[in-house]
Amino acid sequence: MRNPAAGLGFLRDYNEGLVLAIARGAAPFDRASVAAATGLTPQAVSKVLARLIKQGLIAPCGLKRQGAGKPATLYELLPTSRFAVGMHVARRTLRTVLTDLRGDIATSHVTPLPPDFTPRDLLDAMTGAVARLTRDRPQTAGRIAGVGIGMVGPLDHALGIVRDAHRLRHWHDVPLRERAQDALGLPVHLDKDVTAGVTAEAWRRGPAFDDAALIMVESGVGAGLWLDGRAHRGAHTNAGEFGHTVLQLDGPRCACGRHGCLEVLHDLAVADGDIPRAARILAAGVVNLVQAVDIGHVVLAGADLLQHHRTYRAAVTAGIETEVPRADWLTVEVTLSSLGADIIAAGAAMQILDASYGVPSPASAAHAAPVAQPAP
Amino acid sequence: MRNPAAGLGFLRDYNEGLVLAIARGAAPFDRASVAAATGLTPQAVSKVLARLIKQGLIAPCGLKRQGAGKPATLYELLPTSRFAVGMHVARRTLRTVLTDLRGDIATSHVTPLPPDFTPRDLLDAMTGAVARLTRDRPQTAGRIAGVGIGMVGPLDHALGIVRDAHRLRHWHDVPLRERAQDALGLPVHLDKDVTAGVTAEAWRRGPAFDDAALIMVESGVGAGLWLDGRAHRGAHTNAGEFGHTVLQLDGPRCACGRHGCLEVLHDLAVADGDIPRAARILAAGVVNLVQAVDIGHVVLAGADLLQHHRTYRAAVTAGIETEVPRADWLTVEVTLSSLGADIIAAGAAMQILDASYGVPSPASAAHAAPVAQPAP
DNA sequence: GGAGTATAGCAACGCTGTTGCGTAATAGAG
DNA sequence: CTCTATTACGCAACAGCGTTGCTATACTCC
Repeated sequence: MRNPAAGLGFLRDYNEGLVLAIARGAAPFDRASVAAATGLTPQAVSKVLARLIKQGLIAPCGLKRQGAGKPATLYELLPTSRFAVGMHVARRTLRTVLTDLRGDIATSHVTPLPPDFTPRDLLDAMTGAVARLTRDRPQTAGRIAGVGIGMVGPLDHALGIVRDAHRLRHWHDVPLRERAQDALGLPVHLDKDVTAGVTAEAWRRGPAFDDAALIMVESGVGAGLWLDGRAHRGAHTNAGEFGHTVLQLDGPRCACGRHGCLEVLHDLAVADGDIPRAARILAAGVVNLVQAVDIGHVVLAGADLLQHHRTYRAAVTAGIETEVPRADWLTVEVTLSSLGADIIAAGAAMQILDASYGVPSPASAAHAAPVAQPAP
Repeated sequence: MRNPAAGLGFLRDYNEGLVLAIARGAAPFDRASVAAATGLTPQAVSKVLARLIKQGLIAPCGLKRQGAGKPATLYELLPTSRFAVGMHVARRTLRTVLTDLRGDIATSHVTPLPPDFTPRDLLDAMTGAVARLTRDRPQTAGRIAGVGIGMVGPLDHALGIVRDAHRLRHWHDVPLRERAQDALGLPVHLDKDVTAGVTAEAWRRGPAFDDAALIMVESGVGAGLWLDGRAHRGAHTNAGEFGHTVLQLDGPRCACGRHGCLEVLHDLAVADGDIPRAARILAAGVVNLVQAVDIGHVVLAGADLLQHHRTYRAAVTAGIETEVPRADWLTVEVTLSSLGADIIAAGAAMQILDASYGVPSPASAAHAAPVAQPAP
């Protein structure tokens, strides 16, 4: 159903997500500030808070004295009331992280994958990783909301099918989400690595974080997009093939068939040992993206980039400052990924959190994942 | 307020928008099909339809016999129950169109603007155009939902301020929306021309139309983006500066300061009289956009493009078919603008319709424009 | 200790979509 | 023509959302 109707349940989930987003912020909060931020009446805030307390997601944590009158009750998120597992499927490794409700990483570890691994190999590694996790962390029992998987595309996020994982045989039209769901007994989300990565940034920055591009350089160049307050996946859930945008019409031929792709130019510069040139090429692509889509936040990530992060960051910042027509109202923030090598796996976990505890849209509410029951 | 709360009013408007979107489709419809398409219960559909009938937006139009049982009542949109005015502010002209609720153009005409016109000049032309419209079409009295204005950026859609209209003096930080609203006595929307244009396509194609790029070549090259079912304006409402994305890193210097922008390469080819080359350059940029953002529909528009529409369309189609890694699930539709030269003005009008009669999102519902009262 | 003030919650309410069920309108069988 | 099966559709009662009106509570200040 393309445009599902909204009922009272949507209202409840939406406003709960709104309040929970405020709770995810660093500081304890009181009812009045929630009412001011959301426009809900104080009475409605009370009801929402009562529901969240009942679910074990938040708890009172003190009083706030502010001159005359009864002191306001302060509330805080209980970050360990829910967890999510995130997995980053790379070419030779499976990285598994456990994050709490706030998006902080509780554990992170890497399992090797056999060369040219099959779906069966991957599922075995996944079940092993989850088994180890629940064994080492018994307090997560019954509190894991689901498992997110981030890997290279092309894949179909909506159907949970890997179309053709780049550079991997055995990976054509594999219904990975369904098979993982059966193997793990938990709700599973499947998404492109870069989209998962940008979700990590967005979830941690809170609901006011409206748009970002996660530029990732790691065996290929991709861009995860967060637009208008949600992940942008595109018409065929294939957005982010940023490395195969052309920067030099008469440039060298790329593996993808086009000439002068960002990726081929970038990789040639790297092969020459000329990292500054590689960085400038990437920067030119980022400026293109900023011009066409109007991005306010650029986040740099990926092993190959972070190795030379000063050079890349300087080049991107310089590119934006000198090449975008300047105006005081046109500001772009350039930062490094706050989670380093864990960002993809952590983002995959946060896609689970976002689906269950984020601010839903009417369309997403229809496919909402079932939520694990908390331990009583 | 960044993330406003949702109440019952949002629910009502959302579901009404959903049903109205079905009504906008060509054919008459019955209750059962609405229930199937939205997931609402038949009883809820009855209530929504009753509200829409009371507002004069739809009316029963017949019966549908289908074998046994009581025949179903058919309903249809009353296209002339509401109108919207759209204006396209170009460098020397003001184009004004009147559209009905379905998005069909009722009238269209062009007023010259003085060279290097001032805000006062423009407001005078606008009031004149609206006065002529209401005089010539008395049946629109009390049924005009508002006035949409599309013009070149940069401008701030949210604040309704023109930042710096390209190639126009007298246009720095002009609060055009507010001044037009005062002058015309109607709600006013201000947006970039390309964003207005893509809204025209989206409104006419219905709510299943999820994403599109309107590529416009007309004294500059821009792209209006419709992503995830709504207009994408970007972090600073400045998205669509597609003409200033670089396709040739060492190319000729562009007026914007960068080298090898799509626009400068394209315009040089046009100056050489080499339209096929110009079209191939544009196509390369479109493929970049498809790769990075994953667009499913490309719509070509703009006077300079439509003049050679066969060449441009062939080049863009060829570019997508040969340069995007092919797969049967990756399809991009390339079409010409269905409204020709009126597309920007018509789209500006449809932004008004979309705000009042479209499917709202919780965020947009908070700033919803006041709606003109229908004639009883 | 009393006055003033801000928080918090109970109870009633309005409005949404939902459910249960009765009524109307048709086609087809006898 | 009469009866039955079938489909459409609305009235009435209901559950659940945020809202409103009001009262109880707990603090500071005088």
